[in-house]
Amino acid sequence: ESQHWQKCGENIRLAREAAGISVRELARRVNVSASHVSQVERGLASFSVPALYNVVSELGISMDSLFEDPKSPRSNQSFELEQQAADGEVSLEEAGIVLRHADRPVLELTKGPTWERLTTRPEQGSEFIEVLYKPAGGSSNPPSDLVRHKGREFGLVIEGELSVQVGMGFTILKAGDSIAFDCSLPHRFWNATENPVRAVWFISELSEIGPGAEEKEFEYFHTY
Amino acid sequence: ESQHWQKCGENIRLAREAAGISVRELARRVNVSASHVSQVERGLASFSVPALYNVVSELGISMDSLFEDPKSPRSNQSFELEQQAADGEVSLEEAGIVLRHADRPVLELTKGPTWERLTTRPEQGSEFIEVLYKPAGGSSNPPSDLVRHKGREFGLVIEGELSVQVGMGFTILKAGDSIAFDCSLPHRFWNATENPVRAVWFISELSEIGPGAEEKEFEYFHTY
DNA sequence: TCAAATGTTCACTCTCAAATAACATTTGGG
DNA sequence: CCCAAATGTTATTTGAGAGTGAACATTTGA
Repeated sequence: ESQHWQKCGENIRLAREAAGISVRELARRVNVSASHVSQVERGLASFSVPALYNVVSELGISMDSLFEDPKSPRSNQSFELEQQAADGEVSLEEAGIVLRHADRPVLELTKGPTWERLTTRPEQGSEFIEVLYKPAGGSSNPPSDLVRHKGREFGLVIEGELSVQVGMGFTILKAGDSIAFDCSLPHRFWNATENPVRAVWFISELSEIGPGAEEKEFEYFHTY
Repeated sequence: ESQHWQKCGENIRLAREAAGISVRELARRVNVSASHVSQVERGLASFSVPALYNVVSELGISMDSLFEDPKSPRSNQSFELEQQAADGEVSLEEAGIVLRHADRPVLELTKGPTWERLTTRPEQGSEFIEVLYKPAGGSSNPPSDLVRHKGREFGLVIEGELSVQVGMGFTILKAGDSIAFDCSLPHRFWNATENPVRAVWFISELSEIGPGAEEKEFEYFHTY
């Protein structure tokens, strides 16, 4: 078991320094001792849940961001690009901005649809994918399990007819029809026809209003 | 100060029940005692940070979701829908979930591309749209102004060839090619060909790390 | 050159996360 | 029907670790 949560301290330090405040100042705001903040940031101790909540509120970051890998792919992109830009021309492919059709990372499942990621790297807090629902081929049954997760989901059918069940509702989406719903609603999609179905999906971890402008993980995404 | 984190327990219970597992089962998976889970869910105790991390991992939910108000505006969509469901069938169109091709709200500009919103209502914090770039018809010049705003932008070209400039980079996207970049990079898109170009876009309001989590609107969207 | 602010270390306290065991109810067979 | 297994809950106890306070070494700036 890798203890992700141990990286909390590191992330807190980064966030605090980004906020430009001292250990003591943060300690004062969160109502703990400076020494404790220091120890937590160095991984020698941990905050309690209430304290942690105060910290993220004070620093204006999300809970989940604390558990992310500090050296995440996210923060370097703009930097990286502007670096290159100084030198002159930039390849948008190399910069990880453009992804060619042929280069898509594919997640092929023996049973069920095929996912093709539309971004060069995994995006934190969101998934932009194209899904290919193979023809039913006899068994036109919906998958047995409704899924239910967090966030908000947006879809557009590009080709074919997609069977949809969201909550108690059922319908069939034809090419050009789109759909948007809260992922907390139980939902499932399948292809009941003899033709392939293609759809574009965007699954967004949406940020609430309030202090925590959050970014969340989609690790559970592959468990769909 | 309202101690939001006290609602953790309530949310955990909801999530656990949604997952359809027992107190003891969750306890086993998270490696704590059943009684403790019970206490936490009833607000009589709290999980430690590591335990909490295991819980959210196991339940497939986000850290932040634990601190949300259980009776939040977000969750009532499902409620609303399930209410209707009790009466029988639900129209996904009426529920504002499905949008038919013919019903798309269109923003037509005399000059420039046509926007078609893919959601029945405006989404807060995000835009899901299909853009139709008309053939150049002689003047194949890029629009004079690069735009620059906040958030992150995802695109997929469905048909035609779209000219793209992002930062210092330029390229042409063909059908199936996708793009993702931080909106803070100056960017512009246009159709330099004699054929129409169609693309799907998702513009997401994503939160930065750091204190600058200012509240951001999408009023500037129409100024694209 | 001194005072104030920075991050850090160490020894100590005591809360509170968590375990264990027993309890009351419900469920589902046989 | 009755018993066995699973459900959630309560009471008591314990030990780890969250948090403190004072002293430390460095840097800053006036």
